[in-house]
Amino acid sequence: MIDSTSAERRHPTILDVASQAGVSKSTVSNVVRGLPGVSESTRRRVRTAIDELGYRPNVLARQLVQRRTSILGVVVGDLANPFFAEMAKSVERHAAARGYTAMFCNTEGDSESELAGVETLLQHRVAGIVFLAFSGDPRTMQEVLHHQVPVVFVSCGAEWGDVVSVDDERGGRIGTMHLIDSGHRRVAYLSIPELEDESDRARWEGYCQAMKGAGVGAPMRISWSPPSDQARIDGSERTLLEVFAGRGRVTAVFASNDVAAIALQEFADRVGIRVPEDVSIVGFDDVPMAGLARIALTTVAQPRDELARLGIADVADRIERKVKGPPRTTLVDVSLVTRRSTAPLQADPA
Amino acid sequence: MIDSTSAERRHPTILDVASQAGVSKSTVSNVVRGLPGVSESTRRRVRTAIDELGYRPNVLARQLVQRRTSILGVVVGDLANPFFAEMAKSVERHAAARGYTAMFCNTEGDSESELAGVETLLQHRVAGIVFLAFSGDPRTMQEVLHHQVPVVFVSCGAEWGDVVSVDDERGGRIGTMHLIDSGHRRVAYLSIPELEDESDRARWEGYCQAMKGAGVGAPMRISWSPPSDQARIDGSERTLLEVFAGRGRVTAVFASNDVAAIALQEFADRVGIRVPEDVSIVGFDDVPMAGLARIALTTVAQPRDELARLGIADVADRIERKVKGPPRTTLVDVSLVTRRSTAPLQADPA
DNA sequence: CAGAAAAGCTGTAACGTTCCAAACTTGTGA
DNA sequence: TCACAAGTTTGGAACGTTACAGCTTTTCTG
Repeated sequence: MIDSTSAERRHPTILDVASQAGVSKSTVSNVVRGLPGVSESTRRRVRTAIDELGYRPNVLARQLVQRRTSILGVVVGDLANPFFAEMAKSVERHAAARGYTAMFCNTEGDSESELAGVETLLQHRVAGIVFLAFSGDPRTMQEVLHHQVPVVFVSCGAEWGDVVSVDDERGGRIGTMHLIDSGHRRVAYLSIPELEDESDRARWEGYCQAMKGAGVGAPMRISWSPPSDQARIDGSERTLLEVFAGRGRVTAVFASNDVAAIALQEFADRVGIRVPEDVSIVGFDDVPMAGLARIALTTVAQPRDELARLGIADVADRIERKVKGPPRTTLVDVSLVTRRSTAPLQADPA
Repeated sequence: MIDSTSAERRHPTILDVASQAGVSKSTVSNVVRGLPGVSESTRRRVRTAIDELGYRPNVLARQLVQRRTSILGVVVGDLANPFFAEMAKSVERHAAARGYTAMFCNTEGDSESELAGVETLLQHRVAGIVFLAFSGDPRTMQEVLHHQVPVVFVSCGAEWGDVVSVDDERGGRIGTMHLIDSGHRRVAYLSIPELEDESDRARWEGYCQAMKGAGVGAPMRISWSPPSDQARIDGSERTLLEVFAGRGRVTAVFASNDVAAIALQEFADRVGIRVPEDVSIVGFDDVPMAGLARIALTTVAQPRDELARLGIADVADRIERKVKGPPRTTLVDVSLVTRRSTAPLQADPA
């Protein structure tokens, strides 16, 4: 099937097409790019030559001479996390719709990977960078600013670039308020260390406001890396157990993302703590899984596709110079989706 | 923060570094690439010039002259599907470890998107392509073969490229056998139309073999696109209801992937069919979600990271000419993970 | 029908690298 | 002191495009 006789055959170039069609390479270039000012007959001749030779323009050469690519760098915290996976998919789709190709790099929440990834993106001269997660590392900022590449932070924040995000603070507030309104007083905040960023900070802020505003107990923060292997209860889980089953136990948790919330629910299931009877859980993101009847997680929903669309639009506008000036912030609305992981406080905890 | 006075400043090139360091561009190039034959003093001088100017090599130019990139194209069926998300993450990591950058394109199981995506990848002159899903469209084959770009199909099959996969047929067999051994006779096969490919076909084949070998009922195939909005029961679901609740109802299902299996479980939960009492379900992939206590899906596990590693190794070896010759197939082992979604047949169905 | 304007086409100079043969340095042994 | 080798350094030619000024040819205008 593979033509091994011409195994070393090279890609036809614009020059091959030109000589085949009997025109200059400039004309071929004009035809390929669909520019006006080429007669219909020439256009046809070039087109057939292109088909006959199987010519395909070399984007590299084009981008070299134009000094800009049509690649968007996308920095993702964890591609396997359902929230990021959904975002990545939307981002890819919207980017393609506007003529850009996405180049992802996965950071695992690690500054070093992030830096290396951004470095790679910059070496590829990406036209812009979309951060779906950002560690806050100033070295990354340094790199990006020095290269003057348009940047947008989608659902994660930084002061030195455009931001498209939900109002995380409000999200934190309404999620927490839902619990307080249900009678809960001991409400903890849960986050995953790897995913703590500016968004997380704002959600914590909203949580604190709600707690303070309602005059209930002091804010309490839990940082927990859910084990990927759910086999055994380790040290960190012993602490968790104390939090939910010990004296003055917490009766509700506001998690800064659904993955943390679901991991906590899983932990509760395993150790025999009932949700929502013993503990109510609110998540953040509304990942598809949260809607399953068996998970039924109450959560603060982010309009993912809208975020992706706006983020791409923003960075594309910057790239295409349709927008100039200082960093802009675009906020979109969050909404609370109530499901069965939350319930009114049953009995007054000790 | 952004230095607007020099907003139009261009990236320093190798020539800028050369003149700053007082050497020729060739020498700078040699230093950058870490080639031997440059004296230590010159090397140092060039290094400081690089740092002072913030020089970063232009990968585009390098790749143009070398006539090869270090980008791997990755064709994904659905980035939001947990199986693909996990695979994408692993693929990205292993690619990075071998010095390649991944460029993803999402096909949604649609031939046209796939073709367009592959076209984009080829225009970017990717060094190789990793298919994590393949529609089987011959036009895609045509394109890729004509470009003579190394190709590997990971966990999806085609005869015209290297394949790294689990033994899907065996997977289909052991998954189905588990149900038959539990006493089930009416076992259906479930798949999602968008994800039907060569792997799916092999799993179906394994399912059929198991059914035939055990001399139980005729194979039965269900193709179902789970609705993304789980609000209401539509026409296709009425049919499903008949299958699981009607006369001669099916008591067990082997799903060709976990997403389908979990969607079916969700459907069962909603309409009041009990799992596993009324219907046993076996999935395929062992996505992380399947291990949650609330989902507890019995499934045929694929060693995802191993598949990704071998796939990248394979395509890299082809690119680097360490391996030549006709397409190779590498198979890795599957294993059955039994959880609570399957149980012995309760009562003999009518 | 001359002259001007429009339309169609082309040649040359970039873009920022790598590759490679040739040209410099030094050092060494006769 | 010279030939030769080894170690450094260099200039020029690619790579495959686009941008653009300029050159033809055709079409219009009065």
